[in-house]
Amino acid sequence: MPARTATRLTMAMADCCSVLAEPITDRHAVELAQAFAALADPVRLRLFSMIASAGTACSCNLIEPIGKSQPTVSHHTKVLADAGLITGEKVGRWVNWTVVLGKLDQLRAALAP
Amino acid sequence: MPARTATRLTMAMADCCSVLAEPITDRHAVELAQAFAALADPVRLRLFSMIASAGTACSCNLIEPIGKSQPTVSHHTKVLADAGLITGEKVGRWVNWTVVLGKLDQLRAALAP
DNA sequence: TCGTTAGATTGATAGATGTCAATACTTAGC
DNA sequence: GCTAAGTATTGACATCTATCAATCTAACGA
Repeated sequence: MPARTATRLTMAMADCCSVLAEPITDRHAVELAQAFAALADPVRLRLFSMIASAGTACSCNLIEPIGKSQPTVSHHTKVLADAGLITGEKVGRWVNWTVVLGKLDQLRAALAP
Repeated sequence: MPARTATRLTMAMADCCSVLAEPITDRHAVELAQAFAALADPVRLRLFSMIASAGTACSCNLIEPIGKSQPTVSHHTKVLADAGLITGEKVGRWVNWTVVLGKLDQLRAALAP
């Protein structure tokens, strides 16, 4: 579902590696900031961590432990997905969320010395 | 100047490593989110990148290339410093900013598989 | 087909945030 | 002490965001 956005960010971000090496471009800064913004919320970080450690998870299993309303969880999964950090596969009535490891690699690379 | 804040966050964050391994605690999520929030702005990312690649930089050398007002730059350096990502040493009339590599290590570790 | 369930969308609201002008603070040099 | 220069702080404003109630959509089961 967030395939286009994730792909676009992925390709655009591939033109650089570490933020520490040289001053990043304005475009790169905007893209990286969007990715970090997705991780800049405690609820999203917990959702992300729950999905990652579970390997896969549907939204219905996240609502109760996260302690937020269903629309709020849906909003946060959308933000994470738009940032390319998770991807959702709809199977039947529910959505299986999984983390996108490649995106994490990019973020780690951006912070690498 | 931001020594207390940085140290507190550093110690509290040391009680965990990767977000992917197991569901993170609420406290850990709040701390990590604060750190990522500091990187979730294009202007701050560019400031951070400029300081890092220069090794050290004073605010006076950041204002013109970043294209923002002096109070805005001061605000952003404060946010980065409060997050423990940079540290400032006042020498004479100006402040020398440098990146805190240990903080970056923590963030990379949090995103490590 | 109908009721149920999982998820998304919309609308509204309170709070956070980025920005700048104006001002205050601090230090160096005279 | 006075003035100038580098930073920090305050106040104001516009924008963004997290949240929930209500509603809508889609898919399964009886």
